Amino acid sequence: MLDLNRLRILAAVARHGSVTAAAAELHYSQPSVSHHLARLEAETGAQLFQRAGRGIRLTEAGLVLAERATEILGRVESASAELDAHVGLSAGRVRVAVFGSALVALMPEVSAELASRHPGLRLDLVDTHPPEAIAMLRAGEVDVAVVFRYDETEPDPPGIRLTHLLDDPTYLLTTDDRDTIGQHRDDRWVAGCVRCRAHLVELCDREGFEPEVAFTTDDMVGIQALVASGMGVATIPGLALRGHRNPDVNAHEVPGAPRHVYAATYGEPPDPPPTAALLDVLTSLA
Amino acid sequence: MLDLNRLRILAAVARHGSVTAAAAELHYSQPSVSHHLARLEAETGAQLFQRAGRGIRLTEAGLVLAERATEILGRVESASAELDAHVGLSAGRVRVAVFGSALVALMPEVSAELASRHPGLRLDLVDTHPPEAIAMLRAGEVDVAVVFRYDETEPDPPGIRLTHLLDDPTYLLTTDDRDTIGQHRDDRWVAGCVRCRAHLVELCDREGFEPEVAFTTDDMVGIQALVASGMGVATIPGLALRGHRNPDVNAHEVPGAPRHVYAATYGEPPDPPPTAALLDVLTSLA
DNA sequence: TCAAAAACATCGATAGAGTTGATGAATGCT
DNA sequence: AGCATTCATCAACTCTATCGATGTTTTTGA
Repeated sequence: MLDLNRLRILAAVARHGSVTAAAAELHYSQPSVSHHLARLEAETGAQLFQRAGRGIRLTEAGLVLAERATEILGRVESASAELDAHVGLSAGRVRVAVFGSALVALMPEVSAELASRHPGLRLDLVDTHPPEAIAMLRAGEVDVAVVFRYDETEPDPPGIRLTHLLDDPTYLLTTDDRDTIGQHRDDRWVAGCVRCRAHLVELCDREGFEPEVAFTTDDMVGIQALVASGMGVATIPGLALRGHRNPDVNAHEVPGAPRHVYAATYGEPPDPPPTAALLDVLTSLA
Repeated sequence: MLDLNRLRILAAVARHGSVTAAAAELHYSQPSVSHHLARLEAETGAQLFQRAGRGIRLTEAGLVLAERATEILGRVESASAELDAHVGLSAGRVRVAVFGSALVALMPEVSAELASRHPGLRLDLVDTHPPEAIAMLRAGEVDVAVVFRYDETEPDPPGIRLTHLLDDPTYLLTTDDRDTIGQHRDDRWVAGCVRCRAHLVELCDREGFEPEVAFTTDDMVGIQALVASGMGVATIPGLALRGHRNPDVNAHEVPGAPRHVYAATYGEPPDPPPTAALLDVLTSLA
């Protein structure tokens, strides 16, 4: 395999038509350049040079190789520059899996902030529930997963690093002024996704009753509409209210029942620069 | 400056997604590959990898660089192949400066033979008198000069290597049967180029007279036509008669007055392969 | 739950390549 | 003829690359 250094030396010799001049340009000693040329000839098995008078002259083969060498060196140079752009975060990409309500409530400003801090850094988003988000993280399909859990004491998923972003309060949605869960033990309930439903059941359990769930839907706008129409009451995360707030329902914060939101990453620290940049923005905005 | 070996290793790791597999493909030990990757990261200053589970994963920057590396390696490969083609003489070029009569008498078969031995090897010809041919050789404008001299004892031009090709007999052109120069001491003469004219003068001097030169022309066809028309007699090189032979003139060989024809090369041996190939053909055909 | 296997990083030793300064040979200019 | 320039060769030193052995972490299988 050819050596880039030798090709660079060859190109310099071809440019200057002289070993000494090439050595001066590359800050090498003259014998070093001479040696490299000899090695290059031996390695390629081709005759590249010929002594002519007190100088040397490139053969046809030498000229051809020098030309190719110049092209190749240019490519290497440009690859190097491209890489520098990535280091400086003026290029690159972060792929993020986010759960629905955080997507609408958080990501617009995150995206704007990221774009202003690092123009050229691309942000790809996927709307995914936490378990699938973690799976995608493991599979390398995303770099960051924004996930939540209600129970802070449950163990971190193995191999995953969690960065706490915010505690999202839970709100009770009603059409009247009864602002605690216990006051609605005899009402019908509207529940959200599997995890939110499990959370609801646990909250009710604290008050000593089991809720009668009349409707189940993932759609946060739908939940509010159902409550507004008098179909029942519901609990809903605060982030969901940031995205859409139905004026016909009353929202009362349920104390001591926050949803914990995290940014999850996979792989050993340090994080790749694009990932680290996104985490910075997430923690500063949350 | 990036190192080709490291880029090749990076590309292999990107292909296999594993250090161990890449090491196996490249016939390296695993620690060696690991070390190279670490050096590559340090040299570029970019984070290219991240440990993930029991394997490693390339970052965005690493993937980009691996892609560029593949392109670059392809270029190097193709340059290497191109060079091999030159070594095998299936490509390349020989530039030759030839004097007129050798051009028409010798070069057609030389060209054909060269093409059959080395298809793809290009032959460029320039019609030049010997002094200019030598100058072009020195200047690197041609690789070989086909030249002649009458006086074998004159020193070789400095720095030039001469390979003897053939001795070209001189012929006396007349319209009658007087077949020696001495018999034409009172006739008028037609002379060729400067060197041929000097040679003619010397031949006559051996016979003890100075020729009366009535016409001078470089054109070998013209010389024969002038002689045929009775304007005078002439001496002409054998090679010139090979190219064109006027049926109305008689040609008598002048013994002991051959023109010596050489292939001249410049620079230290060994000659570049294309040059050597042409010399082979020249010596075998002459 | 525990043990074995797999994958990568680190360490120490050795062989090889690269670099330099000095010297020699050949060429071209004055 | 003498001198300056240019490139090749040589010997010595420094640095890098490579390998095998070892340690650490993760994953898989019993």
